[in-house]
Amino acid sequence: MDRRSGIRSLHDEVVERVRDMIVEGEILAGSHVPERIICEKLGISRTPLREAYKVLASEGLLTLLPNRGAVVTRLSAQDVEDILEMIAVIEGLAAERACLRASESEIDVISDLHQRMVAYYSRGELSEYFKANQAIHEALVAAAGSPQIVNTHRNLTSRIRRFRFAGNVVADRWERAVREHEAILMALQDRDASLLRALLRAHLRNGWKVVRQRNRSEFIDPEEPHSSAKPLRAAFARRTRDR
Amino acid sequence: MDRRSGIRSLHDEVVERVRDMIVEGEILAGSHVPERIICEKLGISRTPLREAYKVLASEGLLTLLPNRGAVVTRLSAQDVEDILEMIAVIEGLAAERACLRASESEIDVISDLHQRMVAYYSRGELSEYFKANQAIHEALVAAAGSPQIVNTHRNLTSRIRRFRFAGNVVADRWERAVREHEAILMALQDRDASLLRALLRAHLRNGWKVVRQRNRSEFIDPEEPHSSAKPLRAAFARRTRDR
DNA sequence: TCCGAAATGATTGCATGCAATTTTATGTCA
DNA sequence: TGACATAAAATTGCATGCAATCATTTCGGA
Repeated sequence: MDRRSGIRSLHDEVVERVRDMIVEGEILAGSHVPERIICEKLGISRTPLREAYKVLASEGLLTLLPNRGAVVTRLSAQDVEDILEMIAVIEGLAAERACLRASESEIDVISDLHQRMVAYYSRGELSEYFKANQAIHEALVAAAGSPQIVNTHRNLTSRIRRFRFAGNVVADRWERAVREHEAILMALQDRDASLLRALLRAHLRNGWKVVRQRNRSEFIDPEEPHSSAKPLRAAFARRTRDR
Repeated sequence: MDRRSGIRSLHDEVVERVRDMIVEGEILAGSHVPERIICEKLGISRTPLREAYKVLASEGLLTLLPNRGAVVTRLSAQDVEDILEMIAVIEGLAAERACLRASESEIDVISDLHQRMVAYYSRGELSEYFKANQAIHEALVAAAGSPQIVNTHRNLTSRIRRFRFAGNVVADRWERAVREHEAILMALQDRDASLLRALLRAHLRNGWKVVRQRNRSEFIDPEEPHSSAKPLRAAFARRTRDR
C-alpha cells in the first residue's frame, strides 16, 4: 500500500510479478497456480508467495480454494461490465473533483501526457501508447487529490487490465479512442465536470465493445461461474506429463 | 473470498478477528500492532497472522511499514468523506440495477428487514438496529445481482465501519435515519432509480455529519499523515548518520 | 470391463528457526 | 547533564519442516 518509501520487501515484489503474469496472460484465466511452480520460477520460498497470493485474492485476481490452491479468477462478461461500470462512476467522481480543485499545472501535465500518447499513436507504437493511455487515466484520477479514490480506482482497473492489454485494439477503435481522449482533455481544460463524466463513461463503454467482441471465448457463463473439477485434473495431468 | 464453502481456514478466521478488533476500536487507529501481541491473544503462530495482515493492508485497514511492522491506518476526515462519496456512487449504481432487475421477492426481503429495523428502533435496541441497518444496505446492493459490486461495496464500507459503530448515534439523528430509510424503501418499491440514488446519497451525507462532529479528535490532519514522531525520529537519526 | 475403496503421491496449512533490520538500553566523552 | 556511538534486545522477513488434506493411482470384487 504505502509506496512512498523506496524500500521494497520481497513479498511486495512478488505481488507485482505475479500480478503482471496474470495481467499479461502468462498464466491463463481459470488455470490452477500451484505454489511450487511460481516459487521455482521466481526463485523464492513459499512464505512470501503465499502472502502475495492472499493480497492478489483480496484484489480479486486469484480465487483461493481452501486446501486446494489458487486459480486465476475467471470473470463473466457481466463481471467485466460491472467492473467497468464501477470504474466509470469512480472516474466520474474523480472528474468532478478534478474539475473543482486541480491546479493548472496538473492539467498541463495531463495535457503533456496526451500529446505524448498521440505521438505514440501516429508512430504506431502500441505498447508505449497503452502505457501513456493508462498514465492519463491515472493522472486524471490523481488530479482529484484523493489517495482513497486512487487506491480504489487502481484496484478496479487491475482486475480487468488483462482484457485491455495489447492485441485488443483494432485500427478503427484505436483512432476513435484517440479522438475520445482529445475530447476528454478539452472537457478537463474547460473544467466541465458533467461533460467530462459523460465522455469518460462513453470512452469506457466503447472500449468494452471491442474487448467483448474479441475475447468472447475467454468469458465464462455467469450461471456456471466455477471451473469444474475437470480442468483442474486436466491441468494437473498435463503438468506431470511434461516433466 | 469464496464464502460458499463452509470450510474456513485459519487465516480467514484471523482476518475477520483482527478486522473486528480494528472496527470495534479494540485496537486504536494509529497504534502499532506487533505480531507477537496478536499471535498470543489469538493463540496462533505468526504465519497465518502475517497473511492476514497482508489482506487487511490491501483492504486499507492496516498500513505496513517494511521491517517496522503494522499500524492501524489513520484516516483524515477528507479520507472518510472520499470513501463515503465512493460508497454513494457505488450504491447509486447498485440502486439503478436493483430497480431494473430485482425481483419482487428480493424487494420484499428488504422490506421485511426494514420492518425489523424499525422495531429495533422503537424498542431502543441500538446494537440490533445497527445490524439490521447494515443488512439493508447490503441487501440493497446485493439486489443489483453483481458479486463484483457487492465485493467492492463491502471493501469500502469495511474501511470506515469503525466510525459508524455504536455510540455514534444521537436520538435526533436516529429518528431521521429511520425516516430516510423509509423513503429509500419506498423509492425501491416504486423502482424509481434516480430518486433512490439521491436518497441514498443524502442518507450517507447526513450520517457523516454526525460522525464528523463526534469523532473530530480521531481524524488526523491530512497534511501530516503519519502517526507518532518518536519511533520515526530514532530511525531518521540512524539513517542520516549512516550516509 | 466397470465400479468403489485403500494406498500412494503431491500440495496446501501452519509452526518454528535463523538471519537481517530496527528499536531500546548502555556506556563514553564533552 | 546531554549528545553521540556502541551494545543488547526485540521485531520483522524469509526459509524450512511436518502434519493435514486433496488428487491420483492401484487393487479387489462384481
